[in-house]
This record gives sequence, structure tokens and C-alpha cells, in this order.
Amino acid sequence: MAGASDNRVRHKGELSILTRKRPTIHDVAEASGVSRGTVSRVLNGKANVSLSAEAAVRRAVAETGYVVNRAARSLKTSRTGSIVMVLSEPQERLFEDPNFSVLMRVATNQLAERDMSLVLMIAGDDGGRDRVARYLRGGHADGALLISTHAGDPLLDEIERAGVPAVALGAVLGRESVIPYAAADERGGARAMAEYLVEQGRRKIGMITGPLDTPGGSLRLEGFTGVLGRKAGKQMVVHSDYTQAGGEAAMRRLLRNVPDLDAVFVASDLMAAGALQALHAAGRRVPEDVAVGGFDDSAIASATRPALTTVRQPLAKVAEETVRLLIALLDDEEVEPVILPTELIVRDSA
Amino acid sequence: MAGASDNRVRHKGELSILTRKRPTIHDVAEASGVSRGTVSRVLNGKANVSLSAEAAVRRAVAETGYVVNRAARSLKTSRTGSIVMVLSEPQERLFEDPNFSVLMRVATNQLAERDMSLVLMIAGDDGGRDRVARYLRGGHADGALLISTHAGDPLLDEIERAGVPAVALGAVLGRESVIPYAAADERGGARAMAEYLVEQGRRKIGMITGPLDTPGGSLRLEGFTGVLGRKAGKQMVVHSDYTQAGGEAAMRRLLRNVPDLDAVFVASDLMAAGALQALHAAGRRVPEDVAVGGFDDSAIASATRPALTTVRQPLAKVAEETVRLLIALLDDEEVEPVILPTELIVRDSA
DNA sequence: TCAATGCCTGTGAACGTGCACAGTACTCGA
DNA sequence: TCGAGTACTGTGCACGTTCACAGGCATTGA
Repeated sequence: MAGASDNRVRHKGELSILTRKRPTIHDVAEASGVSRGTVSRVLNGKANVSLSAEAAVRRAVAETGYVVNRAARSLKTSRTGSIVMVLSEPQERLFEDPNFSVLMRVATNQLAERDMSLVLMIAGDDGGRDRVARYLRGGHADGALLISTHAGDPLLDEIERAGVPAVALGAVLGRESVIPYAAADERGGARAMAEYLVEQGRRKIGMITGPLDTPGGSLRLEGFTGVLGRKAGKQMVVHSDYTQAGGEAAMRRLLRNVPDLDAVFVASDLMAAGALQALHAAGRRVPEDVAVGGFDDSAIASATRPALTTVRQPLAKVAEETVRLLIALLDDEEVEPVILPTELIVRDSA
Repeated sequence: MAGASDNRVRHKGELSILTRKRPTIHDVAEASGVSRGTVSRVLNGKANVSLSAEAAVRRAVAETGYVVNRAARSLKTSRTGSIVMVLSEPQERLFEDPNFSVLMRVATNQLAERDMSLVLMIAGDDGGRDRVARYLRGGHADGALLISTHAGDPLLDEIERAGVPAVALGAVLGRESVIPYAAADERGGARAMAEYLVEQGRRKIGMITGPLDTPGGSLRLEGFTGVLGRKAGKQMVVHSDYTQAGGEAAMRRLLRNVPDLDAVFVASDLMAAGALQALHAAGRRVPEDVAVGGFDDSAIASATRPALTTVRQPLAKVAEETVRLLIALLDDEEVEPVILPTELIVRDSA
């Protein structure tokens, strides 16, 4: 903190060593004895440049420590070199998923290869949505990466209007045909879990779902009812909100509805952790009395007791594919939605 | 998914209604019957503008849907309007913390108020570090927000050289005086936990630390030994890596060292979850035989059985303060490190 | 030897903005 | 009535790039 105040002297002409002007393409041109045009050509690859010129330019770049000025480039090319990741989830749930970490890493890495960067925006409330809309309308991003965007989100119209290439991580319900996406096979994963519970000899199998306006909410339910069919009466399915407390409450409700339940499929590990607590409080043993199946294979799944049998999503792959889709879209290639297989992870709870 | 293939027609020259030119400040000037200069003045507040002119401009802005071109502004002012959040953590641990979510939200919100945006970069490996360095040297960000940056990170020199204002979330060991930061009172929190365990009548208290080159690693240990003093022999302290598996292994080691241990303070909840498993496997009851204290109060803390007694960090506040520091720094204000108090959360494990 | 054909290079203009400066109109006091 | 001041407004320029264009120079074929 000592020196914090003495390097902010910035008089007009006085360019100290700290504040020295950043080298421009002109400086590089001068240092390498060629013209701006040639330097630009070297920097952007492509065009016809002699080997000697290229070498001179590269040396000069290294010497001067030149880094391209994105603002100037952007102004001329009207491409910003950045894409925006839009988080629409009001809850914080997102981040607790290792999910997100992987996505982040994959996205920044893949974009970096193209010298692009990742801007993060949270569109949780109306204010946030407006900001994102303004950002996109202003052309401040070359593309958008949508995370957990809901079906009716007005932002979707904005994006369409702005004409910004966009892809989603996980299907955007109702817009599957408009917004390309990569996703895990939610339906298939749920089906596998339901089949597994049946194979284990369970007969009274309930389900706790996520919100039905999310793909994870509705598709996992579809997979479940696809197997259980009419056996899964209305009382056997309760809806919750992806939180631990919500899962606990839902489990209590389910036990009230169906006291002789012998298995439950919970649509997320966090909710399943809540369900375990409710079952424990109700004196049911897991898995002896009631088998519990989760979904996600998140960190929490191996921390609960008993450890959760769950469905693992190929999140790294999903993230990778999502980013790949966006990049393909930026290159004007044709893209198709991608759906990737899940894997049943058997632990102790079922 | 049916129509997935019919909205991607984008021929080269065909500028549809979608691709129409974005309105510039000239268009706004024309539409409102004033000059560029006046529009600029209205947009940037400050200067002397008549009420009628201002009204006309605002109406024209709304009419035309004008959004300022950041690239052009940035080129002229040589401020980018964005700050970069640098994640130095090689592991993914970061994200599993609700920590991060809060930080993200706070950062984007506070920056949005100043019409700035948040760029995310991961400096996990050398390649990532180089990218961040280039980004900063290129002047692509007005400031940097450092997350879990280690003491010896060469990036720190780069930042200094680039002269970019930077703050850290949590102290950067060894640079506390150079890089302002906000942090929880790690030492105090650990002290509180140690005192609590002593108060509960525990006598043989061990500790599992995080890596000692992180503030959480060394400061929590300091708080612990501050209370236990010489009673905490070398064998009573084992080091680990913040992972669940690491915590489990460390606990086994600790039990081997000190079989008659009656309490253990684990420097993170995730490691504590691992420790619980090791204790369970070794046939020790928690908390009857061994009391377990965690740190962080993360989501996992209430999911374990027994639920973890732990130390809650005021993460929202820390995040807020960190961002506030950065903004103050951007405004050339003087800043001091901020340390915020923690809170002991008593549950079942101790 | 000359024209034609490459490859390679330099130059001017433009992208959209903010800022300094130069005005203009209007008020006020002497 | 005039000068000085005040409040507001318009204009030229520069920021650092990319891109189209116009050459220059060598090599080739006739």
C-alpha cells in the first residue's frame, strides 16, 4: 500500500517508463523496415508475404512487445473477438456443479485458440436481461453461449432480433429447432435408472422431479414414465426445485402420498441428499427399505451416506460440443443438435 | 429438432433486414437535429447541454435503438470498459464453492453499474498464463481481479509490468502489501474452531491442512497452532490438497500417527467429508469418539452425516469488498486490505 | 527486346467515437 | 450601446487497424 499513490501521476506529455505508449503497428513497421500493410498481412496470416519480410516482422514484434489493439481491429472489421456466456439461472445452483467449471475451462481454451475471449453476463433478473440485450444489440459480442435459458425467456427474441449466432448448453425447450445445442441424453439416463430400480426388484417407485420448464425437469420425468408407464400414478411423482431443502420437503410429501414406497428416483444429487435426510428422519433405511437414485454424479454424490447411485452426464463432452457448435456457427457451417449418452454409476444407495 | 437445418442460410453479400447497419452517433445526431458533439455530451453526461437538446437526443436514441460502439470509444479513450477475472487455480475446486457464484454475481452487477463487463480467463497452465499476460500487455482490460493466485505466480510480475490495476480475492501470500485484497479472517475462524473443540473437552486434537502455499492452508494452520500451541505436535498436523480423496487419505495418516485422537479440525468441508469416510471405515463414531470440524460451510457441509460443524466465511461480503476495492483502484483512490469476520456454525459433527 | 504475368509491397481511406477548440447567441452590468 | 461574460453548440482531428487498390520488380514466353 506504500507506493499505491505515486504511480498515478499522468501529466499530458510526461510519458514515464510505466506509462510509455504501447507500440502500434507503425512501430513494428518501422522496426522491421516494411510497411503497415505488410505487418498486417503477417499478423493475419493469409496473403503473399516474402519469407524475409515475415521474419523481420516477427522479430520486430518480439522486440517491441507489440500486441494488436483489439479495439482498432474491432472497429475496422466489426467483429469483436469475444463471445458472451449468458447465465439465465436465477438460482446459484449452476455453479455448484462441476459442470460449470468444465464448461468454463473448455470454453476459454477453445476460444483462446481462435484468439477470442469470453465475457460473462448474468441475466438472472430483468435488469440483467436488459443489459444482455443491450450488449448484444450493440454488437459487442460475435456470439452467445446460453446456459440454462428457459423456454419463455424474452432474451431469446432479443437474440434472434440482434441476429447474433447462439447455441445453448442443454436444449432450450420449445426452441430446439432454432437454437442449436449439445446435451446429455437426459431421457435415456432417466430410463436407465428406472430400469435399474425395476431390475433390483423394486415395485413402488416414486420420483422427485426438477422444475418442469427445464429440460432436466421434463426429460428426466419422461424417461422415468417411459419405463414405469401407468404404474407411476400421479401420487408417485412430486415436483421440486433442485435444492437440498426442496428435495427434503418433496421426499416428505412423497412418503405421505405413498407410505409403502420402496424406491425413489430423484432428478438431482443435491435434491437426493435432501431426500436421504427425510428418509433417515422417517426411520427408513437406505437402501434396505427404500432405494434412492440420483442424477448428475456431482461432488455431493460420493459424500452422502450411503453414497448415491446416480447417473453421470458426460459434461466435459457436452461443454466441448457446445463450444464446438458455436464456433462452427461463427464459421457459417451447418450445425445439428448433439445428444450424448449418460452412464449409470452404482454406489450404495440403490 | 425438425427444422434444425433451415435457418442457417447466410450468403455472403445478402444483407437482409437482420444485417442492417447498426445506427451510429451520426444517425442519432441527424434524427435529433443536433450535432455529434452534443449527442456525445448527452451520452457521457457531464457537459453543458440544454434540456431541449437532451430530450431530443434521448428520444432519438430510443427511436433508432442506438447503442454506443465500444470499440470506437475504446480506441479513442484507450479504456476498454472491461475487467478480467483471472482464475489461477489448477484444480476445479473453486467452482464447487458457492463462493464463486456469489463473486460472479456481485462482480457482474457492480461492474454493470459502471457499464463495464467481465472477461473470464483461466491461467491454470503455462499456456493460459501466457494468454493472460498477452491480454494484459495488450491493454485489453482496465483492471484485473485475481482469484486464488499463488505467491510465486509469474503472472504477478506481468501484471506489475503491465501496470494494470489489480486486486485479489483472498490474500496473495507475500504480496499483501502490493496487491490489495479482501478476505475472510481465516486465522480468526480457525482459532474459533480450535477453541470450540477445546471447550468441548477434547484433548487430542489433530489438524488436516490445505496446501501451505495458499492463504487458506497457512493461515488456518496458524490459527490452530495459535490456540493449541506446543500441544499440537508435528504428528498432529498433516497436510492435504483440498480434495475429498485427499482428506480421506490424510485422515488415515492422522489415525496412524495418533490412534487415540479425539478431535480433528479439517481445513475444508470437502476434505472433511473425506475424513468422515475414513473415520467411519476405521470404526470411529463421530462425534462420540472423534469430533470433526470443517471450514467453508459449503453445500456439502449439511449433506454429510453427521452434518458438519464448520466455519462460515462471509463470502458475499468478501466478494463485494473485492470488487469495491478494484473499482476504487480504477478511480485512483487509496485502498487498504479488508479482512472480514467469520462465524462458527455448530451442527452435529462436533 | 518487349509485353505479359506473376508475386510482393506501400498508400490512402474508412471504421465510430471523444475531445479540444472555435464559434454563436444571449444576458448582464456599466 | 458596448464589452465581457456565460451557456450552449458544431467541426476537425486523431485513436490503430484492415482492406482495396495501385504500383514495382522480376521472371517468363514470343
